[in-house]
Amino acid sequence: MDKIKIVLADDHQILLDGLKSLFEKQEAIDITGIYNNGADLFEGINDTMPDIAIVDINMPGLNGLELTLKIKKEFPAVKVIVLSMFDDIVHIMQLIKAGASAYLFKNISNAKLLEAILEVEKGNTYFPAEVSAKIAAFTRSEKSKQYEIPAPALTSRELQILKLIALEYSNSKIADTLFISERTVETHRKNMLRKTNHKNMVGLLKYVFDNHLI
Amino acid sequence: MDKIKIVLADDHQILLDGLKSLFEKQEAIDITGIYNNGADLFEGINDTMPDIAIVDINMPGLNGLELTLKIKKEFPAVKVIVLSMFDDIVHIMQLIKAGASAYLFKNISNAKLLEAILEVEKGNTYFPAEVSAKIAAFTRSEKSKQYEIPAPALTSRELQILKLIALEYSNSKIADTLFISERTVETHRKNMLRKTNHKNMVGLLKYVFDNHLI
DNA sequence: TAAAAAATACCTGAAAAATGGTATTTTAAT
DNA sequence: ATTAAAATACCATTTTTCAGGTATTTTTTA
Repeated sequence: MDKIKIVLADDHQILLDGLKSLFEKQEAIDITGIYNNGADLFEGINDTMPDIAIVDINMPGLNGLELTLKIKKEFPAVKVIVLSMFDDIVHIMQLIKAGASAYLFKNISNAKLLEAILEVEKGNTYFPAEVSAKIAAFTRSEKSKQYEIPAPALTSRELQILKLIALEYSNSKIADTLFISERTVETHRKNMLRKTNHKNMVGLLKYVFDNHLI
Repeated sequence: MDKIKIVLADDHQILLDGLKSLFEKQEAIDITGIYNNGADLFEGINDTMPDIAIVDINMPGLNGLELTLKIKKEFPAVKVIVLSMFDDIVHIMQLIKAGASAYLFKNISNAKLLEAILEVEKGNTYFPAEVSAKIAAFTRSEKSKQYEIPAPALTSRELQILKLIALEYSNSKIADTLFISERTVETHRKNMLRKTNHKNMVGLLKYVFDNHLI
């Protein structure tokens, strides 16, 4: 049987070392590339020819989501396992949609990580209980509440205004800053609250921070 | 020469593995304990008799700050090296005040980690450039702006109310929830804004989220 | 080149939050 | 036992935000 060829990308050196020493003990696994960022992994992919790419979600430059999208577009046969420190549904859904085969938290045990690799290698997906629970809860709430916020759906102009609001700018100050009318700012505010189903900016900002959207 | 005795606490198994394999290669270092949380490390400290404790800042139960405070109170000879994913000044200052000898980000290289261990073992402190820069910038801004917010200084009651505000509770609803008067809620709000120097709750909440205070 | 989406702008009234006070009681620390 | 800090409460005024519209222009996408 061929060994499972794996490439790694993570900007945490210690964590890479941990993975390396774990996989070196495994007969069935062959590490063909280790990188500190997503761009390098992607560039090397023609040489490393991996079966599986294990990628951090939070890397400088090309991050885990962008990397996954590029990999699945150019090399759809390469499976992607995401290692994440974020447990929010927005990230989870984004990566699943991007084509990740597994979404694991970094506090996963070695045994489960190997389990995930074997599952993914077979062509299956692997989502630990915590992640499945989040997905299930999200699906339920979406159905029952008629929500439609998988994508945060904020436009770039809205995000721009949101950032100023977060900096404690009043509507009139925002209007002055962006050279638009105060009425327009009010409208953007209103639209953001409506489309994200929030009562006020404090709640919206919390949502945005919780989901690392800014 | 005696080996440097080190204990580790981190809830990320992969990272622990990385540290373990790194230290096992080092002649001068002896790992006397590995734990997945702070409480276990503290309990074992009489048996492990470490020179240095390397602790994660973000652990379930007893977190890095609490652990550091307890260690420095009960076993002041034990040096603490903090491994953190947070680069905010509030955490840095808190840990320094708690008596940590080094504050390192998790993307540190192996070489620098070993460097830090040797420095700390000698009784010195070790703060990488990024951290020093933050401390310096903070010190400067503090002096120039007459600010006095090193400690966020929010009381537990205030934090409790802040969390409800973040959940979009109105003052009257908070009052009902906590069985206090709406006036009291207003006062708490006012006090929080005053002591943190913010214009409104959106700004305060941003500060709180940025600094992982909730 | 239509059609859809985003950005612009105005209005009114209601609700909520912020400002700037004062003041008492309770709890924690010295 | 005293002090200091925290939690409680009230009030009047101003400012800001929210909710509910409608409507035009610009930009993007199919």
